[in-house]
Amino acid sequence: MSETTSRRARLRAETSAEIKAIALKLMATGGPDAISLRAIAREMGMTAGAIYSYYATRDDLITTLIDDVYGELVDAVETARDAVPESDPGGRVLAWAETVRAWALANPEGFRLIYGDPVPGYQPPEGGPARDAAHRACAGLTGLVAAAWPRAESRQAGAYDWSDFEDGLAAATREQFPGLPPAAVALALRVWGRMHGLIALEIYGHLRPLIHKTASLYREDMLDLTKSLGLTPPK
Amino acid sequence: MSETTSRRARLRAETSAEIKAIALKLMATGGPDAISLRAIAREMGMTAGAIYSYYATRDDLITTLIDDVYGELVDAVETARDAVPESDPGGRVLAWAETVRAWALANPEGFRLIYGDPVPGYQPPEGGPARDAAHRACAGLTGLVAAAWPRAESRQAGAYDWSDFEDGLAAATREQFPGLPPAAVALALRVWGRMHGLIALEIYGHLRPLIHKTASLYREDMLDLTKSLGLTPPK
DNA sequence: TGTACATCAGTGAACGCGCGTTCACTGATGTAC
DNA sequence: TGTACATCAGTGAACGCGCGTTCACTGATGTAC
Repeated sequence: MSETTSRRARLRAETSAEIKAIALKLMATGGPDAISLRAIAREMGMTAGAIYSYYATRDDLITTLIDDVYGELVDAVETARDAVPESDPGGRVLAWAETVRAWALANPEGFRLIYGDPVPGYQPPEGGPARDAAHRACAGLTGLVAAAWPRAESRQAGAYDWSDFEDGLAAATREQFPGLPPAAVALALRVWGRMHGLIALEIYGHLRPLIHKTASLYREDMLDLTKSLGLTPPK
Repeated sequence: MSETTSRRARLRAETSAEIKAIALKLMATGGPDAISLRAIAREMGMTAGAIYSYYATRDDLITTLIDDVYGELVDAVETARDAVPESDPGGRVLAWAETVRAWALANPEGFRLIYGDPVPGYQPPEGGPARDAAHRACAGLTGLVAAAWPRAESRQAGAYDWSDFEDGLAAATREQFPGLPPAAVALALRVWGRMHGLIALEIYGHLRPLIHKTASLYREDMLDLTKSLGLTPPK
């Protein structure tokens, strides 16, 4: 055993990462169905059975893949948001929204993996894969709404109680944003849906056959969103 | 040959319909991957090869299926819309929106078939399947926007030209709604995205793990939508 | 430094599976005279 | 009404495919003395 990790452990980690990388590459070229242990092994010059040294099962690999990809997406949007000063909450919403779309267009298969049909035959683990990433995304959106809250409240007509939300989410939100009412989380979820809709239609090919300027279409809707959150257009 | 159709032709049509019905049933129980010619044949007590008397290929069957399902969805929303008088444009928007959601919840596999990943290995025909249904949906949404147009215009900031849209769509729209500017069609597509987002998240299991009251969440967003179209809440 | 043993990543062959598609055929249903 | 032929839905067996997973094994890499 050398300093931090043994040579064996390092090689092991490298191979494990390579398996994921190749799985993503295969998915990018051939769609989600192209993720098969045999195809990955073929691409790596290995035997299919060898993958079982790294992942117990195909579904395990896919769960790990979803975790990773979802994590990358959330990393990207958080970074983009943090590049805009807190004094510009509308700009932060826009940065988040535009980064989701840019990421989705750059990684359409990743988007499908996270938000679309699971890979054929894939059985997700209890509680769904990528719970952490989903919570981070939700927390991020809640933060965006929280920054607009005094003004945005008028948009959230419904009555909500903390018990309307999943326990973990409610607890985390109350700790992270003390004083924020549950209705703000509901609004955050609505914001999520609004960001998601046009992107999903575009990625799945329903928009482009109808309109060419999908980028400005989305941007307008997001500008409208910031307006309805009571945030003045930024920059 | 009897009156309208021969006995053979009638049986043929019935079997053809039964194939589709069973395909939908299989999809409803086992997910989109469950649609296989062999499974359908098994369920019907037939041989897999027999299906080739009705559909040239598996992809042909699936394209027909998508056409049918999409058509049913559009029928449903048009009917719901027409049940609300034209004097209540906000009510018509709401009826449309709520019916899309209700249909999606009742036919989640149908929703996935239309809007989600294609069935594994499925190669859609040129121009995509269900072009007619998509155009009908788009026309319906444009009608909803047209009814709100004088007031809704303020929401549509972007500049659009008819050439920004697919030729067929532009022509059909200009004929059906003379005088309506292209920006209204862009707004209609944004409305589509807004209706789609929360439903897609819910159907694909991203919302329910976070919030229980998905129905009111959606309703609030749609009420907000009618408001932003300049339509007063109806009923 | 050198030897004896343990670890364990990867092999290669095999398993059973369900799939789409083809094809020569059978036999009931329809048509023409 | 009865006979001869045409149609054609459905059979059943076969094809080749890629898949996930298992398993006894080999051989290089690492560890202990």
